[in-house]
Order: sequence, then C-alpha cells, then structure tokens
Amino acid sequence: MSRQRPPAVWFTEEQPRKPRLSRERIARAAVDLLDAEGVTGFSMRRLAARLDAGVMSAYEYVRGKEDVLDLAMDQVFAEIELDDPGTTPWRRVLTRQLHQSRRVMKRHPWLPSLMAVRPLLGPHFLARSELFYAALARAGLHGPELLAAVGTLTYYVQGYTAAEITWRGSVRDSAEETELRRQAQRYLDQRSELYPALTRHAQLADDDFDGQFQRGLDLILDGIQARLGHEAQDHPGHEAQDR
Amino acid sequence: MSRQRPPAVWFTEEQPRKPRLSRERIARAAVDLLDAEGVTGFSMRRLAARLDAGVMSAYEYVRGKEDVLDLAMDQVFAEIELDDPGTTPWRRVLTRQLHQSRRVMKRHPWLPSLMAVRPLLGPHFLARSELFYAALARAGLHGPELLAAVGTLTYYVQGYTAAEITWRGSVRDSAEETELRRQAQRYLDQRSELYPALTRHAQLADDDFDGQFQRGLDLILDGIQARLGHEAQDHPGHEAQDR
DNA sequence: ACGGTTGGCCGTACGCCGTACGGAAGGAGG
DNA sequence: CCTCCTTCCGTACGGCGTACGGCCAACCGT
Repeated sequence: MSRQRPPAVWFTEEQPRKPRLSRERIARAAVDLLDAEGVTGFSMRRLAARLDAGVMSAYEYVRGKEDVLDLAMDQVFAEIELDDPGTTPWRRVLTRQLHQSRRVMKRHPWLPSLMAVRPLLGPHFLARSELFYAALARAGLHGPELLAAVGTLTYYVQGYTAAEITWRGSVRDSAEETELRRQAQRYLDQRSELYPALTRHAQLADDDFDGQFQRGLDLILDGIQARLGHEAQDHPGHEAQDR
Repeated sequence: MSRQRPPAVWFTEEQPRKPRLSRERIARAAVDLLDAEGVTGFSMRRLAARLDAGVMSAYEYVRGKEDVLDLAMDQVFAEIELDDPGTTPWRRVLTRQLHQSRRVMKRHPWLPSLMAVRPLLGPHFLARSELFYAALARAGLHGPELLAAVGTLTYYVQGYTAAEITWRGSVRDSAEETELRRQAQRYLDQRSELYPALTRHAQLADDDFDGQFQRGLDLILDGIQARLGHEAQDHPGHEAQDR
C-alpha cells in the first residue's frame, strides 16, 4: 500500500507520531471481537481488521495470539468492581464478588474456557485475588487453609460458570439450547437403569442456575466458616442473595 | 494411491471386510496423540497419519474434530475405576474418586481445559457422575442440595487440576516451569504494596499440590456434612489421604 | 455366474489460519 | 544532511478443517 500526502491539515491526526496501537487498544478490540465471534471466531487477522491495521501490526506490542488472549482476559476482569472490604462481613464480601465474577463471565462467555487453559497474572485478576485473600485473612484464616479456601472459591465460580455457559449453548441461540437439552434428557431416560440415581435426581429441565450457584457457594462458605473455630463472628446462617 | 495385489495370503488381514476404523480406534488414537503432542499439536491430519489412514477417513465415523475430542475425553474417563459404593462411607468414596479423577487428569493434561469448553455426556463420564449422585443420595442429600453438592465437587476437581497443570507448565518441562515461577514471584514481590495479603500468604514456591487439594476437598466435604443434619453418621474429622 | 448396489475409504482442493522475514516511512538525534 | 530507531505492514510459507466426488471391494438379487 502506498500513502498519499493529505491535501489539508484537517485530514490528519494532530499528533501523528503517537503510535496508533497500544496494548490497551489491542485488548479492547480483542474483547469486542471475542464477544462478537466467540473464541473460535477469533483470529489475529480479524483483530487487525477491527483495528484498521495490517495483519502484522499488533505483533509490535505482543508476542503472538496467546498474549492477546491474556490481555483480553485481564481486560475483562477490570469490569468487576472491587468493594472495600473494610468493615463488611467476609461472607457478604465474598458472596458479592463471586456473583459479580459470574455475571462478568456470562457477559463474556469465552472467559472461563480460556482461563482453564492459561494461568492469569494480569493486574486486574490479581486485584480480585488480593481481595479474596484480604477478606479471608481478616476473617481469621491463615497459611495453607487460606490458600485452599481461595483456590476452592476461584475454581468453583470458574467451573460452575463454564458448565452453565456450555449447557446454555454459548448463550446466544436459545432454540438450539432447548433442543440439546431435550435430546440429552431423552438419551438419559433411555438409559435410566444404567444411571438410576442420576436420572432420578438430575432433571436437566430445571434451569434455576442462580439458586444452584448460591447453594453450592453456601456449601463452601459453610465449610470455611467451620474452619474459623466456633466463635461464629458473623451470623452463621445462609445469607440473602445480595447483589 | 494405487493398491498392489498382495503376493501371498500372509500379507493380508484375515477378515478384510471388517472396517479398519471404528469410533473406539479413533478415540484411542486421539488420546495417544493428545498425550504426545498436547491440545495444540492435535490435528485431524496427524490423527489420520497415526491411524495409517487417509486425511478424510475418520469423517465416516465422526462429524468433525469436536466429535473426536468428545470421544477422547470420555475414553479417558474409562481409566477411572469406580468402586462399588455399597457399604463404604460416603466421604471415603468421594475422596477416593476425586483423587483418582485428579490423577487421571494429570496423566492427560489436556483433559481439564477441554472439559471446560464442551459439555460431556459420554457413558464413562456419566458413570462417574452416577456414582457421585448415588453416594450422596445414600448419605441423605436430596433435590437441589444434591445437585449443588455434585456440581461443586465436579467443578472443584476440574478447576483445581486445570490450574495445577497450567502452573506446572504442561508437566513436561520442569526447567521452564521453575523459571516461570521464579519470574512470577519476582513480579509479585515488586508489587507487594499493591497486593499485600496476596504476597504475604501465597508463596508460589510452595508446591504441596497434594495437600492443598486435600484441604480444599475437606472444606467442601465438611460443608456437605453440615447439610446432613447433625447425626454425624460418618466420623466427622478429616480423613487419611486414602489413595 | 454376474451386474448393480453399497459402504468404507480417501485424493484433491478451497479458504482459512499464525507468524517469520524483511523492508518502507518518517521523526529524532547528531 | 545523514543515520538510526520506532512503527507499521506486504508477502509468503506451511499447516489447518473439511466439502466434494470418485474408487474399489464385497455383498445381494437374480
């Protein structure tokens, strides 16, 4: 491509030497592209097109596709608003954070599957982890117990939401989703003597994902609470949904 | 390619009309290939080569790459030996199954990341789920509580092992792994005032993954146990590693 | 015995993909 | 004015998933 000299001032940017691209711009464009086309529809070429740039331009800022995906993941974690754990009881803090995480993942359905494949060290992800550690340390957990608790919560929200997303067939097509569920239910019914407990208790038609998520979360939080010694510094029962 | 007529009986198979390929053979070859080359090194063409078949031969048995991956995943779940839950206490059953699941996933490090991306309905995976449901139903859990408990356990082992695998740098290269950990530690230390609780409590050098896994598991199991009413039908404390 | 059918196999080709390489453009520094 | 350095990106290479259609051996009906 050859460039023409523009015929008037108005047709150029005011600070032409400022680089057109940046990690920030790349990350934002990647998130947009992933939201629009899903993880299978993402490619460096499409990303370049979205940036109005050449196929190889982004490679000045990034070592390759994987770097871009890392940037996109952390970019999304910036959407989680971290409340100050100052005085709030730890159960409330964690419940709110985890519901927010789940909501963000559902807004960007490609996130949990990518997280399963690459370790994440971006600043926004670390900030969320920091909040978890702080809240639970303040509650009285330390050392290996603390590590285990944070890990369990992190993996739970990630795993649960990943499963929820794949079950709902990538969220967008509800017709195909219910068809898949119908077929799966029939498949299970035909084999009900092979999997008796499963067919009796797991009705796929039930899509109370919110309640389900909260219940599993309470399970873990109760387990944590039991570790804190029995002084019961917060109210011990389940909590209102609080989001 | 043109085929020669073989010059003696010995050079042909005895039942030539039996199809050379089958879903079973494809699944096994896929597992081998994934073990050898990882998920990024897997391709339909390499699979065909491993099967001594043409590039398109497998497509008689399978609709595409995704089907092959589904088959491979379920194939691997066949490696988990399911013990009869008959009389064993539920905590012991679940602990054993989950440790086995983790071991199998570490033997096939591509498994957890694929599971995060596609729902699994294969017979072997369902059999494991059936065992979970049966054990917990027998323990006294029902309805939504049961669903939540099974989900939590499933996502925990999947999420934990996925993270463990990515942290250990796909298991094979230990030098690169420790280098990554060293750099990550340095990165965190430089930002220790941004993430105080995290840097204080999460020392990445500690690689007691087994203990960590068990601890998180106990957290969940305790939460489940609390749901069972307080008759404490099994011994309530933590359990020996039992694997 | 034999022609037609069919099921398993796969060669070829198309349009994508990630990215290595080297070069152009143009401001910065001397 | 010359040189360097940053940014951008055209081209090209090897590999990918799979649609399409043809080939061949075994089987079936007669």
